Amino acid sequence: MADNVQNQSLPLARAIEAQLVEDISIGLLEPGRRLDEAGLAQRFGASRTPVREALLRLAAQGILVEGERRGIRVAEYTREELSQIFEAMHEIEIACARIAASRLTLLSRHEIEAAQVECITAAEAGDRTGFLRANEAFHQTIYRATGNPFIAELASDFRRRTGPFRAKKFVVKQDLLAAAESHERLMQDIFSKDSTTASNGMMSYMTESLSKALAAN
Amino acid sequence: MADNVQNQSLPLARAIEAQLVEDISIGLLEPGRRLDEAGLAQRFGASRTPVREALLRLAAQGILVEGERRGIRVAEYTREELSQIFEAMHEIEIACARIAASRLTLLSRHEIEAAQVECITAAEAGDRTGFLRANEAFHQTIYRATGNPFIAELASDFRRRTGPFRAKKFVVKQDLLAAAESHERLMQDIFSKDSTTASNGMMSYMTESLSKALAAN
DNA sequence: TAGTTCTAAATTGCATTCAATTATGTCTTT
DNA sequence: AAAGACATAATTGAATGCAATTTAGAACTA
Repeated sequence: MADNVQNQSLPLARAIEAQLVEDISIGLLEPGRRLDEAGLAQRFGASRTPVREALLRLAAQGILVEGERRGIRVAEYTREELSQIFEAMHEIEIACARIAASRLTLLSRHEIEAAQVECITAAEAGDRTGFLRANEAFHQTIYRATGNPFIAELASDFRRRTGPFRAKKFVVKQDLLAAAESHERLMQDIFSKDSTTASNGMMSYMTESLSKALAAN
Repeated sequence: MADNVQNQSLPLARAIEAQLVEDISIGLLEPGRRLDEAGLAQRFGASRTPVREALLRLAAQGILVEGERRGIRVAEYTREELSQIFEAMHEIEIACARIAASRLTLLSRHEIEAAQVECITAAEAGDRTGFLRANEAFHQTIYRATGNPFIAELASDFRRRTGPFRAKKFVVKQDLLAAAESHERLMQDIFSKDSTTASNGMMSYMTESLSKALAAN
């Protein structure tokens, strides 16, 4: 039975790509899982060609990796690699915070605050899925606040790649509330409009995030 | 007449991808140039399938961009965008220099020095192509010296994307020599093993690089 | 002559087919 | 029973074919 890929007249390949990203981010396709073209083609009710295209795009983004020998897999990382990838993300996030702080507009500020409200609401309700989505939006607003779409895209890419590993940090309601509180501190640092304060704030935020992610993986 | 894509038993699609990157970086395929699958297929003596795959990969890397309606083109940027993309690259390069300095090994140091010797040799010979290649290698060794393959990959990606624009800076022999001298200063800052010195050094290096690139584009 | 519409060519997205390489499983041989 | 070799199945890389959409051009009209 073919999955109903939401067809908003999107090219088939793009729709499949989006669905795979979704599947990976929610953990349905776990890291290390091998994806075969024929199987996916059947699942999506399409031929191998658009599936292949989707896999290629995802591989180019680092979400999938092409194995040494044969087959393409959902990226999985050793603890060493995980630490490295978080270090890279760390650098970018810090740059985002610093730039966003230095260019903060009233609009960006409102957007960040609004996103944080969503996070708190979801955290207090213990709504894990809702929180993950809101958390995502929160960080995206910070990226946009840099006013630099290239940096924002970069940060988003890392977020996609690390999604499955970060998600494991959030198990109980307490985890969500703790994350929301971290947001609060980070927000104030960015709103200070001081580059150093903002980058230091993001630095401690990311350090905390990394240690939690390493503990959970 | 089919180009002789250096066939080291590489998959055809990868060989085509590599050749296109080369063509773009040396300016043979200028920004904004539209690439059609059939034409490239004929040029490479292959079918459209591997060409398509190569284009897809390059598009995912941001080297090519898919137009709104039809056609895939070599990425071209407005001055505004160019400044933004250089800002992003700037951030990453600074992080690389800082990390490389803090983790510098004897081996990395030798590699960087050796690469710089190549740069000087090419610059003094007025060998533009040779210099571009050596310059590339010089920066790659710094990336590798971070010990973090993810950051190194990131930096490489930006280098590929900005290649055509940076290349325009190098017109006469004097440009090459000036760049080699900048390398010298940057190297010493990194070899100081002091994070702050290294990142400040890279910061001024990149600022200089950006202003030259903007002047040339 | 400028604008509009219709037709033909070009280009792309997807499907299908073919070929080649790698994995799997069985059968032998010791 | 273990190890190796061979045969067969699975999977990917590449080619070809086809349909649909977009662009370009020509012819026609105002």
